[in-house]
Amino acid sequence: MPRYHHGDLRAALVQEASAAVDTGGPEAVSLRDLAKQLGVSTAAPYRHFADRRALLSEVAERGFVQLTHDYQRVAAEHADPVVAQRETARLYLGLAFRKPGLFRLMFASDLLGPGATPGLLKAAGDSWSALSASVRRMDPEADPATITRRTITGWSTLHGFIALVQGGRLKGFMTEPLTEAELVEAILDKTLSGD
Amino acid sequence: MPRYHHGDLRAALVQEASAAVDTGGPEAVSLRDLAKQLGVSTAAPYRHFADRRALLSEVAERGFVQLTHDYQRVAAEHADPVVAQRETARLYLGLAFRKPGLFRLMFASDLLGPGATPGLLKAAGDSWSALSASVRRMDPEADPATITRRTITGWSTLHGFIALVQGGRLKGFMTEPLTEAELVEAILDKTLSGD
DNA sequence: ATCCAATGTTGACACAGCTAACATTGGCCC
DNA sequence: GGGCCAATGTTAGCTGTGTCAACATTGGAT
Repeated sequence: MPRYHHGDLRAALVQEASAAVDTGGPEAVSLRDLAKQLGVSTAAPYRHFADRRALLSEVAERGFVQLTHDYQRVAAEHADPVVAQRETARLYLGLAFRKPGLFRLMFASDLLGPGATPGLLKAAGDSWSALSASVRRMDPEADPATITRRTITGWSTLHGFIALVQGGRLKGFMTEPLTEAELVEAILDKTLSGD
Repeated sequence: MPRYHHGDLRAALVQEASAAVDTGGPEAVSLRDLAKQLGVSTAAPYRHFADRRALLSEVAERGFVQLTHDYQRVAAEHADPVVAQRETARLYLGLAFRKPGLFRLMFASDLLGPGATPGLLKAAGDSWSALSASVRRMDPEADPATITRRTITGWSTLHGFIALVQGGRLKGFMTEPLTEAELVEAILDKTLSGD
């Protein structure tokens, strides 16, 4: 008994798009496909999202909100700032390896570029703030520029490793005599080390 | 007096594609567009490249060949291994900031994934070898796994910084009191530091 | 009960990658 | 020199995708 009105097409679109991103990354999201899956016409999604980009932005935004939440949970769970920081880094790695599609959407798309959604900008900013707070906690007396610098350099190491792995640039290296686990620990060490 | 045969369509396609990549990144390359620009039918490019991916692979391959060449030039120009290494890192940054489109094609596309061109794989591998050699030069006695580990962690820092900048994730931070130049030096320090 | 704003549909346009079938041509071989 | 063939180019068309304008339906506020 198909109804004319879907009920909550908006939420359904976000959910399906999210699933598609998890499966095949941002490229795998086709508005026409989603519409077909949800038994709705190809133009229906445009009643809820200005364009494809807007839908993907919402998916990415949710990812950032979740990430921020997880950052804060980890911070609360660990009294030692250094341990907390290392776990925060592990969390980031976990997101990247467990949900590579979502990770790519969040960090390797042009969604944050010109024309970015306000909501996405805020969510990404909040995520940055939580990360930065974790770094500050290790040295509460440091001035803001130092905290920013340390956050960026550390984050760069972590993020670069992920980017290289996911770009297939490290194929053949993550094996004996250099195991993946060793490499991850080395990356964590460098992420947390120095300035 | 338009001739039926172009003369060297293959080379012309690579050249135009290269220009398009420099201007607007990989997404800006449309086979139909290139064909139109070169005054040739839309199907003509398929006589020289199996598909769009193959053309882009050739452009990327040339980028890697050039990069490897530049790595070797830098190595030859500097007697001090540490100085050479820092200049090598600067070279990588220079490529990323001077030719962001080409950089994205080389390092942030799926060209290296399944179905990669043999030529591209070789060129990318050679590039890695040159980078790795630069790292080894700083400590010739170190065992291979250590060299690989150091190359990966250092490269990760450098690469991640670029990825974050180009992803627009660092907007608003590269300004007073933390200037871009300071940040770059900090990244170079971390890239070259430790294990 | 009525009306309207929200929501959905139909039909279309533009553009992109790609392919099959056909056309032209330059260079090799006799 | 003349003929043949493989390389190279063209035409026409398919599929898939984002997007939009015009029209249809409906649920809920008045």
